Amino acid sequence: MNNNKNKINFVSILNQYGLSKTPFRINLLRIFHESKKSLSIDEILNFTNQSINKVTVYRALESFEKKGLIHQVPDKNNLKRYSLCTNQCSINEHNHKHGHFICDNCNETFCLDDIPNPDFSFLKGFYIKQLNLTLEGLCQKCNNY
Amino acid sequence: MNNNKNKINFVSILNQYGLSKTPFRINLLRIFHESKKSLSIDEILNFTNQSINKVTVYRALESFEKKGLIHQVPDKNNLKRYSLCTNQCSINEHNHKHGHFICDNCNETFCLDDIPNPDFSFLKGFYIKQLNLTLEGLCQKCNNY
DNA sequence: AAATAAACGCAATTCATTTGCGTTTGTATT
DNA sequence: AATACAAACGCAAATGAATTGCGTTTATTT
Repeated sequence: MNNNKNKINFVSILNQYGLSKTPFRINLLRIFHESKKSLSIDEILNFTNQSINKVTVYRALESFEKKGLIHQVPDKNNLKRYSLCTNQCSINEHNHKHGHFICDNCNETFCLDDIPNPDFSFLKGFYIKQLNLTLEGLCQKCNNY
Repeated sequence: MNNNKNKINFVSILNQYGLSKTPFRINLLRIFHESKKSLSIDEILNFTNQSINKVTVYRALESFEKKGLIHQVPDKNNLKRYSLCTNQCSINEHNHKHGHFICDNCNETFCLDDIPNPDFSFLKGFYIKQLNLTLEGLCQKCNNY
């Protein structure tokens, strides 16, 4: 396939965002890029083969978020859960029209990249910074069996 | 005004939903109807003049939710937060095309009752049970000052 | 290579939520 | 209206995610 095209230089991304390049943080960014979905702390710990402290994960996520590399998304069980920022988000402002589908059965989360933009013109006077859309139900796999 | 029209019989509502009619639970239902917005546990405790234990609030909310009278909504700080159900929700199935606007500044949550339904026909094979849409930004009040 | 700042691990703390249990109150039945 | 049973309640304790403090290690800057 197009392996060349998919090679992402995680170190340079961390550089761009002014984040330090420790082994774990490089790995964390890779995990986000490879999983293509939102991640909870425990999911991250499962994806890494490094022996890493939970507190370190919390702090890494916090600094990634502050620099605009990831953003928090709602989680069904009120856990911390993050997604890669798709658009250019800055330290000062996150800007998302983000969608996720969560399967009630297998708990898998699917990113909906191109959700049709609903019309919110009726919200006069409101300033909309971020849109989070979460669908719940059954994914293709769990719906068919 | 139309005070007669607005008189709601909270006791009979609790009856309909098979919930017991203790002084606090009647009051809790009144608070939801009067506030017209989502409520956290602490907000509920502030609204009641009864001396009521926090655990009691948790358990009342739990049973209200199970019977389909209220539903949980996302909260910015990952606290438990509930709204009255608008549609007919049953014990077995909550059915919401629900929208909420959370203000980044004052943390107020606004229920968006009639959001235009986006087209998710591109999700072939997925069964959509619930749609949760959360907008973040600035509410009218905080946007104007 | 040395100096400084940031990241890390560990232990302890905080805080929302849950659970256990004895007591009180609401509900159904006679 | 009195009794019997189930549900709600209050209190104390337990749980579990997230946060904080601090000494040590690693990355960054000079």
